[in-house]
Amino acid sequence: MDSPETSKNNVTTTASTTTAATSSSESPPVQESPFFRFVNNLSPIKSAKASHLAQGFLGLSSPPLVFTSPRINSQSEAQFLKRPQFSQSHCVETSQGNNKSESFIDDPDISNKSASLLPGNVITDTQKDLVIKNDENTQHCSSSPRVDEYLVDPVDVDCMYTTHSVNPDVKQFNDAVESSQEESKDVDEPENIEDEITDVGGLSKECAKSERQQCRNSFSQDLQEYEDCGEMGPNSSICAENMKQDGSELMQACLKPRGMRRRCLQFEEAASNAFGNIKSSSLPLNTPEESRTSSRSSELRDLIAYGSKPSGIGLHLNSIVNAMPLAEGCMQKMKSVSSVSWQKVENMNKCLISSNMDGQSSVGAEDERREITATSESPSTMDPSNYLDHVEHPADVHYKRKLNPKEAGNFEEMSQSSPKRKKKKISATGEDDGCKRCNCKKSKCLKLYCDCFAAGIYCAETCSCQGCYNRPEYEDTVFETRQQIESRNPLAFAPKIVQRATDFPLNEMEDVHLTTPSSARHKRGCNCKRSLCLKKYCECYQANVGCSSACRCEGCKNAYGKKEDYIAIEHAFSKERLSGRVEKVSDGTFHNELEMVANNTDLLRGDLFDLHQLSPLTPSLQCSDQGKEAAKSRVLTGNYHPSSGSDVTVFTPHAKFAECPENPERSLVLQETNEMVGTDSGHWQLDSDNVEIMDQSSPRCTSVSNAGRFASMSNAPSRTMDASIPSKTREWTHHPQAQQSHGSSNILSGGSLRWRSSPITPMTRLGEIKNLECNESESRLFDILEDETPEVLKEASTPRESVKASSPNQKRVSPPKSLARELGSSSSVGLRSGRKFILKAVPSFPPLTPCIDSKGPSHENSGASNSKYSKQAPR
DNA sequence: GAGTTTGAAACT
DNA sequence: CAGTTTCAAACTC
Repeated sequence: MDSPETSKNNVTTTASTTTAATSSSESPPVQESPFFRFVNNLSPIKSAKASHLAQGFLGLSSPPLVFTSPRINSQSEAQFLKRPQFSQSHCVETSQGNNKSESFIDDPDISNKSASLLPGNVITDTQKDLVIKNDENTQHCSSSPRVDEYLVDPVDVDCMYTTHSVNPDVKQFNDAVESSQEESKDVDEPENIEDEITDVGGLSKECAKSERQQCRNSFSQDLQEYEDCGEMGPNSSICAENMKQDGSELMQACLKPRGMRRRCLQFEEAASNAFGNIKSSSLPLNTPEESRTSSRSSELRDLIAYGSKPSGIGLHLNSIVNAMPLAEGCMQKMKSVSSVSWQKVENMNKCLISSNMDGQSSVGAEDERREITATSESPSTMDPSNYLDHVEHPADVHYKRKLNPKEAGNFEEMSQSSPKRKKKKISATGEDDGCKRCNCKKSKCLKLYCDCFAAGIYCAETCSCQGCYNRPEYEDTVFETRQQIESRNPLAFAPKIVQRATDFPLNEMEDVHLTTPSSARHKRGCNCKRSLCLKKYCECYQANVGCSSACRCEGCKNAYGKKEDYIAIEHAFSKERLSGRVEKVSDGTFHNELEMVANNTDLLRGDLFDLHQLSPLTPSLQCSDQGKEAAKSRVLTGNYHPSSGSDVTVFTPHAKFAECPENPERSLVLQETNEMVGTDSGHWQLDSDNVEIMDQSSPRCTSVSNAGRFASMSNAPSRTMDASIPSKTREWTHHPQAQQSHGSSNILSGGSLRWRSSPITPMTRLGEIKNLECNESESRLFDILEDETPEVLKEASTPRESVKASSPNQKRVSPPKSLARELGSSSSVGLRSGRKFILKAVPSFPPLTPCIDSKGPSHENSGASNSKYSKQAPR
């Protein structure tokens, strides 16, 4: 901190002088750096920004320092974790060191502020600079209307998150351009700024496109990754430029620090991202920085491992519900994703996380698709325009929010005062592209009343909440609150909709009734009395799932499945199962039974894929029947098309989860991460939970599931997660890791395979999925059972399966092994049965990628839901 | 946009 | 565990 001040002084004194000179004085190397050259070459617009940047720099040492010290990252990372949402605004400016000096003079106060804001961590000059810049940016924004400027479209914010992953560069450029133009005005005219911003943004966009594209081309995928981590981070811009020229560690460092995404209550994501980035970057920064990171970083990790995830990802209805519609998009995404690196996947996940709430960002979904595909191919391909549109400036929001917590009231006022932004893209439904918005007034967004909070995400600018504490600034408060709520109800943040193992084999389903309720069900069920489960008042209906026996609704007419029908089907199905070996299995979870059935029916082998494929479809089908979503889901499923097409449609309910909502990408991604992992992980969780914790109903499950999700998300990430994941997650990770790795591999696997595998995967665990993919032959199952599951899983799995993950209360009925033996074609089968069971559950197409993943949450939930099932399931 | 309805969440 | 209150979304006008 000290250094920054000094630097500020220097800067201020030298402000008149060229930045280069100042920088040189402080850090000669910087001047020489290619970065400066690049900056110099930049368009005139830069200058304006530069001035702007200068403000940011005021406190900071010369920009060149930044280049010099890679360490910055560490701190930035730490901050990062805590404050996912930094504004990206001034980053560009900072990158343009030349101009900066000039601007510094403008706001010495700001610099001071920024300095004050800086975390207590001691930072090298360069680091300080970076950090300070970031902070300054944020502060500036908060203090001034600038934030608005950066906010192109509140709605887009979500998209931006997604987009960020793809091309942060664009944002940066845009921001820079905008900032340059607007800088002079920003402070004085906050209100006007917004309007201007939009206009300016458009202009700047056009102007900057060429440059952006160029820059883009230069940027490596790494940048993208970084972007993912820090959508906002002003650093991002800097980093981007730096990356271009130097591609040096600095870039990486800068990138890392980027703030977490706005909404990442699920710190996991942010953390995962950060970690993932670190890995990907392979920069040395990672470990040391992490170690350095303040207690907060550790806290964040804890959060990540712990509660954040559980609550976060796909658990919530929001994500689930929304995810449904865009199955197609998800599919495509999945495909694209397959090609895309895991990092991209993570990005998507991040996006999803943010979008979980809504899952509706249809536009965003498409954009994301494009982005993904484009990114997979090459970042350069991306259209800057898209970026611009999507790119948000979370920083803006955060800036505002970064204001003192005490200022929450003000904060509220601000948020309210600027309804324009929020309203700009807010849909009538209150959902942005993909992200939900809340309108909390009394809960401070710290209760489950708040959709954002319930979804494990931070409130966004688009939210109309008052006195919101669900913001990165109040991370601690949020975390504490979450813990409290979880202490009351460990599953409070668990996905409300669980994909119960109930996925009935198609055959059986057919036998019973096409109307069979999808496997996906609301964990707690609804309690509707007047809405007849035909309105969104009904959580089941809202989630596009049918009512189940868990529901206490009156006069249920849920279009997605009536409670009565569900019960009837369930009953019939259970009978069939019971007739078979299933009874022996007493383990009990519905899943097990189903699996058992499947095994008996030979579905697993011959039709295994089909089943898997179908299974995912099946859930959606119901929906499809009644709703649009179902249709979409079908589309997705169509790819897989299991043996029985018709049936598929029937069963689809899961698809909803797995499927992407309108914003499939985000939601999907999230879901994928969650669910992919989740579905798999969900089962995993169950297994893992059972393994590690038989008892737990507790939060651990959620955390575990989450962790699993992450791991599954990406191969590399999985590793990162392991390392990065806090203790809690780690516990669970042990088992999952292998799985995770598998899962990731699956995801990465070729698109075609993926799809297939994906369907399988859902059923099976990630590892299993791999096997399946590798071995398409019937033997796959066996292989999977044996090969896939890590020993731990195998052992654990059998018992686990017996135990219902979701239901803490539930106890092991019997060891699965015995059952498996009985079942079986072979003893292996017995084990398999458990696994097989998993396979069934998998139905969602986890491999497919994000979309499929959506199911994951259901799976996770499944644990909880399982309990219900167990109750319901006749045995 | 304001007011009402609805049901989940929180509280007792 | 049940009843009541609080809350915010969904819905209606």
